[in-house]
Amino acid sequence: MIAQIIVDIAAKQTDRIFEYHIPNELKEVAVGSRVFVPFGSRKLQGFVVGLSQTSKFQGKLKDLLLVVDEQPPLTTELVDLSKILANENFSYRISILKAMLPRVMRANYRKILTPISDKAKRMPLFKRGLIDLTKVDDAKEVSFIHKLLRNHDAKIEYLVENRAQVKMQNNYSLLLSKNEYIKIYETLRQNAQKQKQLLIYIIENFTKFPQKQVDLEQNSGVKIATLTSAVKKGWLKKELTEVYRDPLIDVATSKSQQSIKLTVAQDEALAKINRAIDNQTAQTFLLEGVTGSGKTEVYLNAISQALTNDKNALMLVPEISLTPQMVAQVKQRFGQQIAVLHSGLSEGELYDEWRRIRRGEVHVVVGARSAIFAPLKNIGLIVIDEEHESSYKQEDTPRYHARDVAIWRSKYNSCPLILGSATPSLVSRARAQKGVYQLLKLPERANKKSLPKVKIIDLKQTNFIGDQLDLSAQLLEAIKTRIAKKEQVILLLNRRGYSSFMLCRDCGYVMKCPNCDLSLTMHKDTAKMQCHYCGYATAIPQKCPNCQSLKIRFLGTGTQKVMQELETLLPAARMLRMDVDTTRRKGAFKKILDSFGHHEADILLGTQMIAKGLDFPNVTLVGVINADTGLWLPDYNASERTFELLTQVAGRAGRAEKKGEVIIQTFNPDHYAIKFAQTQDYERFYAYEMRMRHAGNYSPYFYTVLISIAAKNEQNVAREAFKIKNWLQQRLQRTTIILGPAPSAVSRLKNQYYYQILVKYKKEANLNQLLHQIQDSAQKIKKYGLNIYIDNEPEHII
DNA sequence: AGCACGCCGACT
DNA sequence: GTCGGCGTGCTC
Repeated sequence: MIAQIIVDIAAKQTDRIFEYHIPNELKEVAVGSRVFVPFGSRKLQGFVVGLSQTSKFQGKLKDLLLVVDEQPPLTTELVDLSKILANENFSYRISILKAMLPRVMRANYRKILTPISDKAKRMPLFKRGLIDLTKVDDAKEVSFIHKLLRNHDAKIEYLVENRAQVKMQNNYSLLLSKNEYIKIYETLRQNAQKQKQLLIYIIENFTKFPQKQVDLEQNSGVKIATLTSAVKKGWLKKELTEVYRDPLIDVATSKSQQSIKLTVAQDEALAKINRAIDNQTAQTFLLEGVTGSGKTEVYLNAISQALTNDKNALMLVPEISLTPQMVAQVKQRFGQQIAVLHSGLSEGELYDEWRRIRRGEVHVVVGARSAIFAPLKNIGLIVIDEEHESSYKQEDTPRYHARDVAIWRSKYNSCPLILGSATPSLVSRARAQKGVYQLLKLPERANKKSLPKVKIIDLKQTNFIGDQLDLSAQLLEAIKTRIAKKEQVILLLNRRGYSSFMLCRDCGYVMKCPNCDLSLTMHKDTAKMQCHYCGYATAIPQKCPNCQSLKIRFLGTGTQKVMQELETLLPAARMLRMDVDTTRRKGAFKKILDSFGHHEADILLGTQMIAKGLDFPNVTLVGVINADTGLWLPDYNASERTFELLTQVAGRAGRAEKKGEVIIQTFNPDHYAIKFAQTQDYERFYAYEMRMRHAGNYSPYFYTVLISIAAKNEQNVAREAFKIKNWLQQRLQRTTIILGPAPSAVSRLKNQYYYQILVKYKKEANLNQLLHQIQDSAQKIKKYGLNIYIDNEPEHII
């Protein structure tokens, strides 16, 4: 038998099947297996994507070296999916396959220098233990090692290592009857105190075995030495058993709550979804409901329905709303049947959750974007909450969109897919309009509360408090009132750091990152100027680096600065700041939210991560410090993003009995995205934005593909970009619009210059193939350091 | 990707 | 001669 392998090298030339002979002892290999194979002089990890009897390969096939896992990690569904995704998203198949698995299942590669001759074996070089050649960088040492290799005094051993570790634990079980233990106890010599203690414990807790070592030690009060001697005497049996690292261990599994009475709209939506679940139809539903309309309740009921039909369910939520609140809700409903996958888990926890899914031990999977690849079988329902979230699109390779993958899996499994949102993406809403998706609406809040009043404050004509143009008198007054009533406030400012740039008032110099075409942000806490893209950091200048003038200003307000201003203006208020800088540490996110939930702070100030999914009943005021931060980005969907963000954050106010209030500060009070956000009127925003998209020939009226060309040398980039444009233009229809090439909005990142071409089309049957040709030929120019990235339906054109 | 192989100029 | 630097082509 022959195995068809995709090998672990992400490169165009190796992005194909390599065949290997399956030796007799590895007969258990199957499609989806992870294997180790010899490749040239190296050893690599690979994945089996097919089995065959014959091969067209002219040479002699090599043998597989090892099948890594007992059970193939990938299902045949996922293997099939990887092929389609690689083609659609212009990525290597191996990149997709690796994206489907937990990180620990990516192999480690090592090159170990081992001595051959006796002379070499005596060398001090080898006395220090294994020599990993990937870690040797001293020039002299390298040249010495080369000499050893040339003279056959040493050789290189290539190693592949499987990092995935199963956690094992000692487990003790009883071997004798209760009476026998009593007999042993009676015959025991008087001074064997600890052994007596253990035996008493065993006799009294006879039914509570087997027990884990830690538990037994704690319960019986004896140490490992006593247990070991008990094993030797044949009283106890010690066994290593596998245990799962459980990330939800702290989350209480209280009795499943009384299910909440559904509203009429919820009931109607659920009935349609349930019918599709029962009939196993691959229908996509768009569940459009204002914030607080109880979409989650519909999801949970639909999942229950799937479970009743002996089917499993997969639910995606944005990373940011995978809050303990939300996870607890699902766990309370479905208990041990669920697995959770998100970036907050340790590698080991993620691996264990993943294995529980693969082994069919769970029926509901909840996770962020990459959970769409969960190896769940027998899927009866897929849910994507907040489907408009741009985080469902992976921005670096492999650039898949979880929504598209979900549609594919829904077809493969013949099951419905629910896309839910208060502010659906234009694409999804338009598809619902055309009848591709079925539109389900939840028009009112489940608790019948009215939506919060939204006040817009025109920053062009207002009085500011303090010496900065950040906080209007109205907003500050509102904050004071709420705090006086012991209510809480959420403030949104979508910019972290202290000041977003440094400007010299004499020469106009703006301090930029030396690697990127971006201004440096001033961070007061670390006392550094930082590049938010590449992480470059340097000291805060005292004078202009260009003209030495002392008249430098730090402009553009970030969360750190507003925090400081608030501390001056409201010295009594307790505040929490939540942005990338304060949530980097594991668990910090949860800690901040818990603290705010327990009313240990009056104000939560944060970037867009506070806009989604948070549910704090005591929050009655939401303030947006500056609604304009994302409005004028050169992205075609800037208005959509702004509308979404404002609507979502407004939904955080007044979720319980107390009435909510929202104050939005803006320099563009007449912009439609802000006006429609004021009335939370998604439908009117949708209608207006669709006209804008139509006029601009943008999605959803046109499909888009972004081709980015990058290299160290700007002339090379520009030349190749124009070549590609001309080549494409000759092969595409006249109705297809090709924009550019133009330097990207951020034309230099990490010392690479970027040019881009945007292709907008309605129907181009050959486009995929043409783009693959461009990618192939880019391989040839790669020696000039040229890189081409193709992004199908980009979320950002910058 | 990263290795072997081959050709070339530069050095103990 | 021998060593290292880089271009080329291949990996089942």
